[in-house]
Amino acid sequence: MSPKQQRGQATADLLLDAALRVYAESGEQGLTVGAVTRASGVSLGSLYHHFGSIDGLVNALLVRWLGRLLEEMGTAVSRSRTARTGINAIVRTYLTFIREHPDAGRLVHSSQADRVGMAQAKQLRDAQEARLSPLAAWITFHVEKGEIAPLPPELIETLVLGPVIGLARRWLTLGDVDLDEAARVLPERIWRSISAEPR
Amino acid sequence: MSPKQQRGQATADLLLDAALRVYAESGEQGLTVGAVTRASGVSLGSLYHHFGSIDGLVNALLVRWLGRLLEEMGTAVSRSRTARTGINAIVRTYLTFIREHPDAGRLVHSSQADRVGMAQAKQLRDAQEARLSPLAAWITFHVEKGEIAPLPPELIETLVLGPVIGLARRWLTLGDVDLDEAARVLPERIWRSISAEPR
DNA sequence: TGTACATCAGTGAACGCGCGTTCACTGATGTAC
DNA sequence: TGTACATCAGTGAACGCGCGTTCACTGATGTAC
Repeated sequence: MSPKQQRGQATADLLLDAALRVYAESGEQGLTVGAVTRASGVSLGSLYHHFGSIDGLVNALLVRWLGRLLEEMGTAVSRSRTARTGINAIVRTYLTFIREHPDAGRLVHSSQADRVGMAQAKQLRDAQEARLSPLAAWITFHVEKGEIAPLPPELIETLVLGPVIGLARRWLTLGDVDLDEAARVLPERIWRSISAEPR
Repeated sequence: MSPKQQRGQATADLLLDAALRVYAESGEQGLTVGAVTRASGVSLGSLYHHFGSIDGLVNALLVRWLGRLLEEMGTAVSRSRTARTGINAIVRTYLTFIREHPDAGRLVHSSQADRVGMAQAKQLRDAQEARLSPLAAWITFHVEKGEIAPLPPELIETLVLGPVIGLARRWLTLGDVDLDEAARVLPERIWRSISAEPR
């Protein structure tokens, strides 16, 4: 399904970019074939040639941006030596990404993401496996090293990403939070919640 | 718009209950006027008589369940004396609610919630004000008491609810977490993240 | 280098379906005197 | 208590619109010899 010619790739990109624009302007309700073809200038047939269906297009859009986010977080975490600085990197990278790509952030946090994620969970997970595992491996490593408390990995993941995602969603929808202050304060607070250090 | 007769209230309830059932079975995509009237046995005209539109019905459904959740959390927190036990109550109440009403949980966490929440944020906030304020007031109270760290209330809210919501979403969609273990472990870990106590 | 062919990319008219909503109407319930 | 009237509740046929998808076709690009 992925284009075999440069020309095809360019058209697919036009469609994906237009789809994000439409989503940003009209929400998930407005994300229709008509709106995307109008916004992209690409013909209806080309959309179907490249993505097979509107769900295929949305899915591809989601994979693209989720991939970029996870990739950035992976590289950020790989540069950190201690668990503590790793948490710092994760939080700041996530918040920076959301600030720079608010529309994509809304998309990734949206309903659409859950729907597609559930329907094609396996396929999506496989596609992201290579980018997800660095994070999971990083957690396990520092648990074994004794820096992070010996809790189930899912709980650690939730304790780290839960507040970050919650804050991002709030900033994206309500905008009543200060991202800079959050980036300064949150890492330390999150670190306290997963640290192996007794109190 | 709310029914003036018992008969009307009963019909409205039939529609709301059916809507949740339809949502549970077919997702937000399947939540159409046809599906709801079929599932409820109520006529199309009655749906419009009571809710004005399909969005009106979904909005009412959301307000109902969001209200119940916030109400339970409000009473739970009002029974606690220390900030620490309050956090414990919040976490356990939320997770118990999700376990007992998974379909409503999915709805409240869903896209629909965000969409309606954004579109009618003001109206919804006003409707929930009476139930939201106990929580906010409780936080402010314990910050001033010196138990909770002096952070912006939004950040504290995020640190507390972020992990809980994240865990709930994960249990609801993937089911690969142990709710009992989470209820045992999370409160203590969350408490560490917001406690005023130095390390 | 040139030609023939296969594959990939792009087009837009046409279709049918299911959606949300309207509306004129009947029936039930409550209220005034 | 009885009657007249107003309001509330319930009904379902009908409508039109916009949606996703199909399809027969043309044009562009790559490849084999």
